[in-house]
Amino acid sequence: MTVSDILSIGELAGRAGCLVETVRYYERAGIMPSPPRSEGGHRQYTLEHLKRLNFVRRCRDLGINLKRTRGLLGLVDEGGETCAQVKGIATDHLAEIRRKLSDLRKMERVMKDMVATCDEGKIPACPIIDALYRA
Amino acid sequence: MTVSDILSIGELAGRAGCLVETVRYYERAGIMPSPPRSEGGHRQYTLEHLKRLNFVRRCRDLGINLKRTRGLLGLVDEGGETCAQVKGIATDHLAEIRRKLSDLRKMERVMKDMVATCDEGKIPACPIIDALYRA
DNA sequence: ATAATCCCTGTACTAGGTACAGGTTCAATG
DNA sequence: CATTGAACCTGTACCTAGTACAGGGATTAT
Repeated sequence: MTVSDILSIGELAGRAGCLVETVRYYERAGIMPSPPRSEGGHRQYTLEHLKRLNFVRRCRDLGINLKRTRGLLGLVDEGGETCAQVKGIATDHLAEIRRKLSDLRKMERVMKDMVATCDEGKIPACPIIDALYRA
Repeated sequence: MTVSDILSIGELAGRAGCLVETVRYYERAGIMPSPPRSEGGHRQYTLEHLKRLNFVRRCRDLGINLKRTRGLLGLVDEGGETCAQVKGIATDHLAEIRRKLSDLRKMERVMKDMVATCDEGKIPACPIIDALYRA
């Protein structure tokens, strides 16, 4: 950033806490727009781009995948009264989170039991291996 | 399986509940051994292979990645009194599961709040987009 | 003997990036 | 104004854990 609010890709990435390569990847993936270029071909971003990139990263932190994020951005881009649609996407995502939570809780129980059963090699057969290796 | 207990790759995969391609992938990935071949070049498996494949699949179901599974198999292959090591790997994995659980619980809370705040388009600005799109 | 099914290798593809190589441009210093 | 070093460019390969072909050979059942 020299004079106005033009950001280089490095500054943009730095402010959003990701790598430069990731920003270029998002552009290829159609999730960030192709920004205008300088005479020499360098990408020129604005604070609007930063907002969008932050949005993408925040979605990512919440485990929303790129396809779904693209869906949300599509709604943002169009503007208008699509709040119900946004809520729909968020609700779907919440259901997915809950499915994953339930799976992980089951796994936790199994692993916990296995670890508890194992008494560290005083018996020849390892109960963990045993539990998993049954034909 | 014709006469003895030789299994074709299709039978092996079928019994373990995975695809033939996945078995070949495990071989390339060094997690399943290269079995003997028939004169015509077809892979010939035994029930020992099936046990191992089931082990790999069960690890997978528990979210243990291939690298860690390879680690466990290494201990199995060597045999001996490595129960403490197995317990170590399992304990590490349990810690990882718990980290993921905690992250997911946080996400659940955020998504739940967002969905609850959204009242389906009666106000112009969508609170979900808003929550994520702040610069 | 022949047809249907299975198996073989090799390659390309998926998601969500990361990591270069080899070359150009920008900004700051002398 | 020239130079230097950092940052940028494109293009490609790599990662995990598989999946999905294509084109051709093997096996099995009838």
